[in-house]
Amino acid sequence: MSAGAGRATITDVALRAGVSRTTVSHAMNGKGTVSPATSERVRAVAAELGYEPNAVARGLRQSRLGVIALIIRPLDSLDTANPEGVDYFLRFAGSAALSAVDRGYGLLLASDPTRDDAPAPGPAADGFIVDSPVEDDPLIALLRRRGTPYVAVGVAPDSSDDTPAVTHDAEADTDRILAHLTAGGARRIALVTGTDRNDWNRVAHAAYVAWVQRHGHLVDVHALDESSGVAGGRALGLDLLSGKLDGQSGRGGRPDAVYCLTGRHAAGVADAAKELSLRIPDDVQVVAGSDAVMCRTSEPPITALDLNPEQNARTAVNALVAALSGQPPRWPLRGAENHLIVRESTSARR
Amino acid sequence: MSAGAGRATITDVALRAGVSRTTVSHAMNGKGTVSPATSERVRAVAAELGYEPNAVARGLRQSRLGVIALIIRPLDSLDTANPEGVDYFLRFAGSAALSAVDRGYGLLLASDPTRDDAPAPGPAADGFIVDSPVEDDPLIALLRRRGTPYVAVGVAPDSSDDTPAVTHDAEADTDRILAHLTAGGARRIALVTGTDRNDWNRVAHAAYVAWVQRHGHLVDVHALDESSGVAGGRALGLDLLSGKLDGQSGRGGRPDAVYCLTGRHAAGVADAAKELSLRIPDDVQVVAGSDAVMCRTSEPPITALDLNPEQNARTAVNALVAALSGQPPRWPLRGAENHLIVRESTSARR
DNA sequence: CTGAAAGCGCTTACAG
DNA sequence: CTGAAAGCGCTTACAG
Repeated sequence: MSAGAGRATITDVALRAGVSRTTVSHAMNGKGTVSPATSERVRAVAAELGYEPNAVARGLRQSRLGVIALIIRPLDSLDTANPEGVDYFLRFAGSAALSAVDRGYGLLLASDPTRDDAPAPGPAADGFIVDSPVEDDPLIALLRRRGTPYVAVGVAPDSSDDTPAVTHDAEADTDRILAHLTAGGARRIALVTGTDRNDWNRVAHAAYVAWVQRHGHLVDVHALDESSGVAGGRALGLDLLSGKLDGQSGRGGRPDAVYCLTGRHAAGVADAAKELSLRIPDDVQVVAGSDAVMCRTSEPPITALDLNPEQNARTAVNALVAALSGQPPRWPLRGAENHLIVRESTSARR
Repeated sequence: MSAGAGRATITDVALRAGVSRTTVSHAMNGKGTVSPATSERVRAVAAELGYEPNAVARGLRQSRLGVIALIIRPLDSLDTANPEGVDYFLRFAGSAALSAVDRGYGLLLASDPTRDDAPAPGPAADGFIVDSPVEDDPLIALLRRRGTPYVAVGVAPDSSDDTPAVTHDAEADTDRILAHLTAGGARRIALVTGTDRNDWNRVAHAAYVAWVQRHGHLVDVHALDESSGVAGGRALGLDLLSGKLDGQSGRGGRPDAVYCLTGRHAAGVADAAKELSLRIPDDVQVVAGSDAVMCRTSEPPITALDLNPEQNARTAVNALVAALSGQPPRWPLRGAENHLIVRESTSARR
């Protein structure tokens, strides 16, 4: 009989149906030419045995597993205890999973295969989506070297033209936010970036400096570890808003607006403001460069940029599937238009 | 030289290093006995060629892919347009992914492989987590038949004792919520369930009926398609709260509290109440059996049960990994203790 | 210490 | 219409 132990294999079916494995394969997949009678018998036996083709074996043979791997870079630098703060990640992953399933793929959430030097096999996947790659990302390098199809998400618009990526215009986003704060009366805006060496941090920083200098304001930038979260934002906020810290300009005083790239930092800064009895937004405006649940539940709710993870995930999956089918789109792809969700932590009317 | 086209294989390394593939395998994996000199040479060549073992081939050979598949049943009956409402799914998937990665696995989000009758290969995975299986779930049946390790999440406590599952006590949850509403003054509580034939809907329904009858209240149950979301909740709420609908008891009037199993239905019912100029919670209390972003952002915020998807996901992943290692825990496992997040939509003090 | 050989479960030219 | 054979890239007894 069949192997007894595990799942039925194609050999089990062939033996039981009295045909070759070739014929079973043909009958099951509708390939080649099999007489109707044989085909029906084979399928009946397969059903009886509960035969299901082994996806791994098929994957090895056809080099098509039906799997898209998703690597979320910021995850490597986030404490994972508080999912409230990893809003973006969850929304992106969820949407990507749904899109992938729609297109006949599964979505594999995996860790950075280049992280430890041990030559462990990378995740088994037909293609990769790398969200927010870091500068000179080793994984991207690996993928290019291997010739594995991939799509990067969140690369700045100044990256090379032919790179497979879904981009967004971090410069325009920064300008929009600074203009919004200024419209609300801000004259001294502090920027709190993360420390990851990704394009988001870099481009936002550069755009901020350019804008602030263009408008004759003070440059006041602080880099804060992404993983420090709300607590880190609060600690920095206490120093920043009590005037202890000077901007890079060397002049004292406190900012009347704080723009944090992450929602968790923004929530922490807002906490600090309240502890210092500063009114939001009257005394200090607070805005986040990426929306998170904490922004919505903070008191008052914090104005934030909606990065549209759902739409970007869909775009990335569809583009990757197209590339996998030999029909890559014209790179780079434009991501969703980010829009500012104006809440009570800023003064300007929407 | 190497294959030229794609990735370097073990054969490429063997050829270049002048040894057998066996020796390459041994050297790379630290198995067998290889002289230090040979080992070093092999590893050097491997590095030079950028060799990485093919995970699929290894998976086929060792029947260990390093992948855990996650099937979220409710996804099959949700419209996916509004991720605000699929909070639970995202939180569960995110946490499961992180736990899996911690344990050296990737997490594969896949669709129900038993959905279409075509004998497509199921997702390639070492084990499965099935969240909220439905009654007589065909996937569970398939997994049992195949002998594939799996863990079900969200099965009611009355399922057979040895079933691999992370359970939660939906009956106790229901009792707690009904007691909370009663403490807030409710005398006629309507229940809005989903229509999926899962244990959550079934057990909550049964527990509600038992509790209400025990306390001499009216039975007032409505089954509403999970996918109808907020709009469905609103439509039902308008009928329910305007007194158009009678409970199963046949008596008229309107409920003074509505317990919806899903957060989206609850948000819809709250909308309906406001449209009817009913005050929440004074005229009608609203509570959700599963927390969602919409519960937090609704006005007023809606009291809801926190189903602890993060912790349940961790528990499920750890149990599955243990089972995969041949050390299954004692089933069923007790899931997280759910607790009620009391917000302004109910009257009782927390 | 090293390697030839078998085999994991499939698919696919190719020959009959 | 059917099947024998090769091969996808690995690992693992086993023999030398």
